[in-house]
Amino acid sequence: MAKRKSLMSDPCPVARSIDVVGDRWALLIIRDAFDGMRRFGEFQKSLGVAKNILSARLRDLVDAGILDVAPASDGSAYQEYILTAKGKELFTVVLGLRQWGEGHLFKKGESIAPMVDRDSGKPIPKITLHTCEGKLLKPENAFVKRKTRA
Amino acid sequence: MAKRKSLMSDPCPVARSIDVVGDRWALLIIRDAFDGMRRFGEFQKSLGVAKNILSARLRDLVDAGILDVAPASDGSAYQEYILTAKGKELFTVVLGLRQWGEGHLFKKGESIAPMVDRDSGKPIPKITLHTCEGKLLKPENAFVKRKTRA
DNA sequence: CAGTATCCCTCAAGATACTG
DNA sequence: CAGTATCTTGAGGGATACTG
Repeated sequence: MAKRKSLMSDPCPVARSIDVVGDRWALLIIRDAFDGMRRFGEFQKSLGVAKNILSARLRDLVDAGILDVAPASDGSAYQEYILTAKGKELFTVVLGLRQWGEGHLFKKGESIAPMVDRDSGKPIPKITLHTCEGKLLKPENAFVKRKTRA
Repeated sequence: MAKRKSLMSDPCPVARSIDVVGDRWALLIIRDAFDGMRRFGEFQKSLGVAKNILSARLRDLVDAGILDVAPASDGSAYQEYILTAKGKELFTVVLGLRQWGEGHLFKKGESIAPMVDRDSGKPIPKITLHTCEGKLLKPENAFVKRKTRA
């Protein structure tokens, strides 16, 4: 009875998102896809994950509408996996994780490959959050406004 | 032989972050902490997770420096779990997941409790990404600049 | 190269009982 | 109320062999 409970019917969007991309591999596959990877072998080599696992995860992501499959652009008979618009909107999440990791999970002196802007070549600055009036938003000043009940 | 491999020595910060908060419960506990929850029972009730699991996850988060334990503010003999500065910096990630879920994982007509600014009461707008020159950043225009090798 | 098919193991997660 | 201790189950993950 240790059936893992689905969070997809949870009222909280964070929970639902985690249900879809909250496992060990999904966001790493997506990261690689942002990096330009499209082929099974590329993902496999990058992630070092077992092929059966990768196969299953790719299928899940396609089912979730995050990746699309397309025939390979070279002549080969295989597939390519491309981010959909829905998938691309996860960029914020991946970048957020990247920046948090950069800030807190590296020792002094460890080198980190920076994410840069293609045009200027300069590093992407840290994400900043704003209110709709344009003021800087601190976590303490945001809250989820739940439905008032009768 | 099916030992789960640690990502903490991975050169990619995204991978390291996922190693720390990339499981089913961590970010949901953190979400609740942002929501003001501090007590074991609050988390347990909110998440509906087994107590032993919650206990283990809380300990992991404390070990990771994301939560601090403090004596309860009421007289009781128990603990409170509070976000550290490091933990608070995950707000971007949680908000990113929230917004992605809001945009893609709800059916038309399903109600979503909005996240609002405490001052104005208005919804928090979607996160926008910028280059260091202040231009809007699209995923296609960002890439990880890996070390050039000799 | 791109997967699928097996086999096996570990651990996350659930249920529940117990302690201070 | 706040946990710890046990037990059980099954999904996730690893290795490898196999197929087109």
